[in-house]
Amino acid sequence: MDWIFRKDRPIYAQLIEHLQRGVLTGAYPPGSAVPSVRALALEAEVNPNTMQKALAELEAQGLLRTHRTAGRSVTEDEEMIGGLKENLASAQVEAFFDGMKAIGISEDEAVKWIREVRN
Amino acid sequence: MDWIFRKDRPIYAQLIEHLQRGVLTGAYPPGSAVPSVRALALEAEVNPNTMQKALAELEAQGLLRTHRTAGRSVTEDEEMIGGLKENLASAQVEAFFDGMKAIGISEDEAVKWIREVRN
DNA sequence: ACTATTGTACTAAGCACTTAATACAATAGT
DNA sequence: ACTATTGTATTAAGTGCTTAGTACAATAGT
Repeated sequence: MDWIFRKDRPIYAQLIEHLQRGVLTGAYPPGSAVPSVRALALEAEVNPNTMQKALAELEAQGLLRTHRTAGRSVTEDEEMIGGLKENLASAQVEAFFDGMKAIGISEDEAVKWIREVRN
Repeated sequence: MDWIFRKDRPIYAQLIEHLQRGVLTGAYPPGSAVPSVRALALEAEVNPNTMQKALAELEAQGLLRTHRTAGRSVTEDEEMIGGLKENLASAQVEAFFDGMKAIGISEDEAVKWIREVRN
């Protein structure tokens, strides 16, 4: 993986998405080990605490598990992964419709926009 | 209108959306006058500068025009309003697809999600 | 038992942004 | 010409968040 960050958004948030995507797409398979905080921090050229914050968040979401001194691993609960994925997707959809409403576009029209952009 | 703000987001941003929606939906018709900075600030119970910032942004977008000491008015250029609306809508759509990709969902699947939520 | 490696907690510095206070500039309207 | 009202500029205070530095705690592995 290549760790590239934009300046306009917090690093830890981008770390979360980066790792999240890794898990949700299967790049980090269920049950597989995750490098240590310091190792990841070194790799991403980021302060260990920043990486720690990202990992803690992923853990709170249930994607990762910690084994104290034996490092972290991806959860083996594939249903959880799938479930979280659905939650996040659902949130995305709602945010989209809300955003469209904020500029005076109804749901019906919003759906048309989706289609238009795809074509 | 009722001015209600959440704490988790900057007030000026919410002001922008509020007013933006007013214009884009036609509540503030093209060419119509807009209350003064201070009047709006008083109405929304907000510091004048905060309102000023929001109005300045809307002006930068082209939605509003300023007449120096004769207050502001909504632009008469309806094409501009429509154009801006399209730009914002387009941005919303892109943000949606990007967000979905970030959690490992392709465009095809994203479209399915749109349909599912609607049903 | 030791030790290196793991995750974690605490603190502080830096930073950017939001909001507010205040003063200024210009002019419509009388 | 005057004056109240308009938008604007400048400055500062507050605030929260991000990041970093440092020290601590626990244990797997030898």
